[in-house]
Amino acid sequence: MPEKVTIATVARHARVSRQTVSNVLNAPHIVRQETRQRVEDAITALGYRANQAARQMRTGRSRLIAARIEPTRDGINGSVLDRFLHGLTETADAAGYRVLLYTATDDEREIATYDDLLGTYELDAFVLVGTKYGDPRTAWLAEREVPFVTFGRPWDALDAHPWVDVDGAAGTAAATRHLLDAGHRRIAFIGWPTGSGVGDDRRAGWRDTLRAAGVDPAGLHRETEDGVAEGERLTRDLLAAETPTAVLCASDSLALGALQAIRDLDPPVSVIGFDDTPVAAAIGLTSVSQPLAEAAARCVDLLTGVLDGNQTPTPVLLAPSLALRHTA
Amino acid sequence: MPEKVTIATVARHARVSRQTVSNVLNAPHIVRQETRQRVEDAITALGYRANQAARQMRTGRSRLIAARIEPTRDGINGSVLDRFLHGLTETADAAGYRVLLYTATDDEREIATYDDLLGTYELDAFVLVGTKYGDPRTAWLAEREVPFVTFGRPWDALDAHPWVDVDGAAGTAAATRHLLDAGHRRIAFIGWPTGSGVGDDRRAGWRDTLRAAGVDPAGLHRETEDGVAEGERLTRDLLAAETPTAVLCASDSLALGALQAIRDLDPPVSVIGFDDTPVAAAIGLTSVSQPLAEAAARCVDLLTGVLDGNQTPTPVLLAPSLALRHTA
DNA sequence: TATCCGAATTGGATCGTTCAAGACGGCGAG
DNA sequence: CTCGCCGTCTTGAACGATCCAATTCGGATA
Repeated sequence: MPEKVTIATVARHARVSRQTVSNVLNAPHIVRQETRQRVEDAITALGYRANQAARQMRTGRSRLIAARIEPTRDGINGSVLDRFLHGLTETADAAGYRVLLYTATDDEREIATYDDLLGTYELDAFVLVGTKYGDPRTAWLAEREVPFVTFGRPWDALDAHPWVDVDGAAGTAAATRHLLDAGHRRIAFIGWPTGSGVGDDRRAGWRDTLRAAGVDPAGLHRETEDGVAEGERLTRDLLAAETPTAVLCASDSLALGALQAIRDLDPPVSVIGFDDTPVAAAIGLTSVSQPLAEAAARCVDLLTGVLDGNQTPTPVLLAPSLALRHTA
Repeated sequence: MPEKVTIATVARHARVSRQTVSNVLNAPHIVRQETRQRVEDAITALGYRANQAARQMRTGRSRLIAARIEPTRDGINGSVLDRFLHGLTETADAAGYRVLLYTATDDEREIATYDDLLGTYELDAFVLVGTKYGDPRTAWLAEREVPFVTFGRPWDALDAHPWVDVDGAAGTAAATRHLLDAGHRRIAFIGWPTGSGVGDDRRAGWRDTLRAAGVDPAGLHRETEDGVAEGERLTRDLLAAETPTAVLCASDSLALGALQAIRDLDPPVSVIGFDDTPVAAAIGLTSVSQPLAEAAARCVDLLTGVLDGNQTPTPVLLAPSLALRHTA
């Protein structure tokens, strides 16, 4: 049974005091080069690792950040969260942080979970995915001065807290331009009901780009809750009323429905989705792709900025790209 | 600024010693009813929560379990992990544990991560998703007597360690019976190359069921790496050589390819996939569905069995179900 | 040679909890 | 009446790290 290696073991082995070992770890510059080397050798020789619990008790910092894993609503869009979480775990790891998962069924329970996590584990920060108008969660966290970042901008006030987001309007704009370049004029849009920040943003990119190209978008859009069946229904509706030659959708779910509706049409109708989910890749659907790994990385950057330094972090807006496949 | 509430604060408030408060939390039966009530009232009145770091330092237990989040290989199958992780987080939470994420690109790095996590965070247990013949990870963990459970049985020796798995053979058998009942006789199977435990298991369920029904499976199967394109290629190959009336696949990816291949055929060819991914749900693909939430729950059960009690846990094999949609 | 200075190092206290051992009062048995 | 035991509660120590104040040491200066 190998005895547990503590900071005292290292100190004895390197013939210095505990404090010197601690300094090598936390403030290397104040230790003489030669001494530091001896300590570092001892650390590797013994395989010493600082006990996080003991460190946390003294410093009050856990090097733990929490992220929510959702109940896989749609599932198609669940993969966005999945990829984001993977990126988050990877980048956080590189920065010396670990990701702790939690779930909650509603805002109230989520806030109770924050309270619990902060009380028992002394979490350093939270990463929230998705925000809405008047989000009670961000208000709660901000009030208690708990560090957090959101993936998704705060739609109420852009300077409310640090955030990272993907420019949805730029994504739909790029998709619309791509269709315009291919000769399309009657480009329809299927999105979500007005009032969701994300949905309105994506619609705006399409609308503004059409207008800039001299095309009147009036009548060429429909709104609905997300879902494959809804996408199919509204596409049939659009086809009958407006004869579009291309359909741009606010999500891959909607686009999948659109594909069912335009199947076997001649001449073919182009379809573009949003999120570049595995489904899109699998069936060859052109889709707007979010740089999720980078978004996660920037979230970690912002958090470490708040936690380690004391700089005021500036929001990050990332540009999506268009994953071209054979539906457009 | 509300002062930090520690066990001493509670003790003072309830006019007992620290240890008595600790006993109320950890061994309520040795505290007199009246005293216990007074302490519990103080706890709720003050909003006390035990500091996990301090507790961990004394007991050596962190109430943290680690799970790996993978780099979303296929993406389609990534959603299986996603749903499993959600279930794990939820059940672990109910049992008083939290889930910590980690990633690793290969077995060696994964083992290094175990070492790191155990050294710095003193993790209580690991949950591994997927195992293979001669898995070095399980060997490493077992050697050091680190508690762990795998989702996926150990293909070398079934009693090597606690595990939870879904009976893949039962799933493909049910799918095959469903097709037989519908009048099909020439039921083909597209699976993975021999040698993977999971793949061989799923193939066996199909083969044995056909034989039991008096159908010779010879020639009716193909093997390939996973992927939509491969599924399409092999289905075309099968259609040309063997004229099957139904195709059963080892994954939804393969089934998606099969659907592309059989499109527009008359009479239609039935297709069934495996995993019941969101893609299957979205496009109406009949698929074998794994009870992921339950699998996660049973993993937590096994772990708490090992951690809290000292019972020897027995492996769990769960039955999948068939999600009937319109492709079969 | 004595004094001083700052860099480097040391020992002790501390974070919040649980463990080990002991104190206290009441009760039944000898 | 005294002893020992049991149930109940209290006290001091320990977990492993960091913070703080004090001390050592080498070298430069007076």
